[in-house]
Amino acid sequence: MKLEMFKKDKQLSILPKATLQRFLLYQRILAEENTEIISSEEIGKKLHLPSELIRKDLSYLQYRGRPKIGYRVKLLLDELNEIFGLSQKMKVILVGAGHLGVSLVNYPGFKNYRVEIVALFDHDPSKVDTLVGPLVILPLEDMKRVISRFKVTVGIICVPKESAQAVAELMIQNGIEAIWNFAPTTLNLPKSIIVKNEDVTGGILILKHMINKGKK
Amino acid sequence: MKLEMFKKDKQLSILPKATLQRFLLYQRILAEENTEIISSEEIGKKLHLPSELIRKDLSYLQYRGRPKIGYRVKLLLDELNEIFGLSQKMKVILVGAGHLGVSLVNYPGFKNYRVEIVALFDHDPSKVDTLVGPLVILPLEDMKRVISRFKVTVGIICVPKESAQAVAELMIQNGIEAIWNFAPTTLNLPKSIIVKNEDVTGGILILKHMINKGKK
DNA sequence: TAGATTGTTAATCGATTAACAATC
DNA sequence: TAGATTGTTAATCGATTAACAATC
Repeated sequence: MKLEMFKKDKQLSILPKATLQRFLLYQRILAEENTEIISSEEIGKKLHLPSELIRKDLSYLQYRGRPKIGYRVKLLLDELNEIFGLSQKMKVILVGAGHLGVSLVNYPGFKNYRVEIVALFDHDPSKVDTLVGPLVILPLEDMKRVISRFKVTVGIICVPKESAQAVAELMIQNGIEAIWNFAPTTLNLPKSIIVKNEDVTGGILILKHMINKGKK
Repeated sequence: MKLEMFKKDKQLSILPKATLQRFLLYQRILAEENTEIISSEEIGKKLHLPSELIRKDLSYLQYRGRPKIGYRVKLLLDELNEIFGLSQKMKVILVGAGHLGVSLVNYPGFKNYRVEIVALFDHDPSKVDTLVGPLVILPLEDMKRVISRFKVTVGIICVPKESAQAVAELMIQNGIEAIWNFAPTTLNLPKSIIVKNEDVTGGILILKHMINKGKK
């Protein structure tokens, strides 16, 4: 009896990383779906994934599909949205007003994700006080004030790799608890800090490798 | 005898995906390393990975380290560079002159990767003929000419998801063989085309999930 | 009822970790 | 030689695929 409860508990809390990653894909296509019902076969077709895998993944959710019918798009989407915290607003700051930083500030999709970039910082005095979309670029000295004023918990790093570590440390000093890091470097931070690294440019090397391998 | 040869063959050709992904990280830190010798322990420290995993990964390479000594940085790096095709030039085109596209055009790291963006295209007539870094934005009609003129085999897609499929098809019609796709959508293309999807913005949802899970 | 689809359990495959032999 | 480090094989862990039962 005790053992079974433990097992159930475990099943609820353990979500395979690969599954979570695919949940992003499911969320994406379900958000665009305009039928009421969808089958695992249809989802698989859209994403080039086997339907068995879709069903296995979806079995980690509480909502169950109905045999012979399929899954109700809305209920599936609601639960995925909940997993990704789409019902809670999240305020973030961004450091580094280069092209990548600016492209993120202007990215319209964050609104749907309920992510709001409340301030944009840059080290370069010539950029400070200029406008990027709706934001004025601020100097790093203002970070502490902004973080406590807006209760920001997440920081985005879009600076060159040389300054990424220092920026991360500054963020943490000022109360940031999670970092979305676009600098191509491994940050050395306390284990309590959540870090998600986004390696944007390295992918072209994987592509180069795939091309060469294919040609052999 | 035959079986063993087959086995060896297999070992040479099969590189686990996870290992290839980490090879990117090894390449990155080795390129910045200025000592002559490095140990698996040191590599592991820099990347927060166990040294056993590093050694296992490196055992897929031809070059062997020396017990009690370590690995010669230069020889390791040479072989990783070879795997990622860093000795061959690759010409690519990019479609979509929004902020992300521009940030890629201006990214200085591609030079080291021996990747050259030879042309930048955009659908918007008001952008055509304007300058982005060293490039003039071209209309899509020029794509065919540019691809055959420069012998381009790779295309980068930085357009909104609505037009990504059409742009991909146009690229393929004009001779492109591999696509680096930054649009958050799954492209439907012939199996012969190599596609690498780069999901830049979805990562914030994974971060949101990690934050919520941690708080529970 | 028969057929279609979900959902679960078992089997397989792939990746990581552990143990330890090889060797400089 | 002793100690440190690589490299390989076996064990474990995690993810995917296969088989099939459940059910609408």
